[in-house]
Amino acid sequence: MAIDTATAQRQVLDAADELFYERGVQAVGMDAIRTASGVSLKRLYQLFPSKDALIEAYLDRRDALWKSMLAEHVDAATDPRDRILAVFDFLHDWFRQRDYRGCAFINSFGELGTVSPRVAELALQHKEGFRQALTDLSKAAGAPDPERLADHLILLSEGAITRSAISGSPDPALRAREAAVLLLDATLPS
Amino acid sequence: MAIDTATAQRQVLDAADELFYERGVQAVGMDAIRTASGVSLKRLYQLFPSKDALIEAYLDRRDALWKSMLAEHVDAATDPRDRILAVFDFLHDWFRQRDYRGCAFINSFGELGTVSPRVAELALQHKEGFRQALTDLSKAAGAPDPERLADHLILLSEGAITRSAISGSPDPALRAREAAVLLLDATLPS
DNA sequence: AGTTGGTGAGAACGAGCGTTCTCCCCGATG
DNA sequence: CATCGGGGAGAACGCTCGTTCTCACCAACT
Repeated sequence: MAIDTATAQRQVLDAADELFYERGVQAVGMDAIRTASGVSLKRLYQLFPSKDALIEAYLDRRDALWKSMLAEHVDAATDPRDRILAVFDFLHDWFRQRDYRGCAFINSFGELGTVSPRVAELALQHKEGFRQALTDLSKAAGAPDPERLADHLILLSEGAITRSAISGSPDPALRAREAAVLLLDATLPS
Repeated sequence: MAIDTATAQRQVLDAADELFYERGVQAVGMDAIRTASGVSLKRLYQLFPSKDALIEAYLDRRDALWKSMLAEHVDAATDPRDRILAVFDFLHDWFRQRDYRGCAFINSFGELGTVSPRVAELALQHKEGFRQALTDLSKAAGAPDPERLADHLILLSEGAITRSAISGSPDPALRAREAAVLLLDATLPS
């Protein structure tokens, strides 16, 4: 019955991801994670020495997964302009997931941002990573001021992320894509 | 020493606003509100029969205050286009407040959205009110499709709200205003 | 003056939290 | 076969929470 360390870790992270994301980090107790993962409390605490450590691991994994999903969508396009618009197609796919509940980093930041500097830092890093990706795409598309275009695109994306969460509809991704087209037309050299 | 009902209610709501907004609703206990407001627990519970009721009153007051601050900024301009851009000036003023911590509705939704339908509903209503205001402004500016323009402007606004919270800088309001200018140029009839 | 009713201060209660500890079983080692 | 160490189940601990209760007190009415 002894489960090997790697699979135990994966089971715990799977459970943490599902529960933390759905109900928020504070509302989920370690006991719920133990039940959902099937890993005993003792083992859980020797894999992750505290709940804070588990939250950090949860956010780390979300960050990596999110980035790889984004890259997958972007890399399916070759035209630089299409690669930018692929960001919004990715968002639309994401929003349509049955259990979509907004951005885990924004949600965690709202819960713990003032009390946990680590969570605040992780949220900032995650968003800076996104900003960097958008800046690279804008540069490749020949934008005269790539950072500025990236900032504009970020605003549309983040806005769509929270609006979709609250309204429960994936449509904001489509509206954001329309607005992005207008911005690209106004910004990129023809 | 007996405090009159209206002022007791105001003191409780003042304390709730400050504490809920700064630390999140779940992290603040009724005891902290009692201490900060100086109103005894007994009185507190006869003013608001439960913490949920207090949270609802907190969100209601935030909604009213937010709307009136927005209206104040918008009504300072007369040109329809300027009235739209005044929205982003309002955001910039808001973000510069020392204790700015994002949108109370987004934060509360992130904490309680899945477990409290009432909070989810209030968040949706708050955002719909904003959407309606932007639709009216877009209509007054002669937009060919006011609802679509309103959606685009909302995305910029919400994006700025969360980005400013996480980055700790008010600058996203300026970036959002720039993008709004580009969108207006592309959308409004000259 | 005596009674009543509501108030403030805070103790009490039951539940849930993060974390640790106990106890029992099991497979590996000599 | 005897021993030992690590793992599972879950009880236990100390704390905090939302909510209620106790009790002493004070103002107003008869």
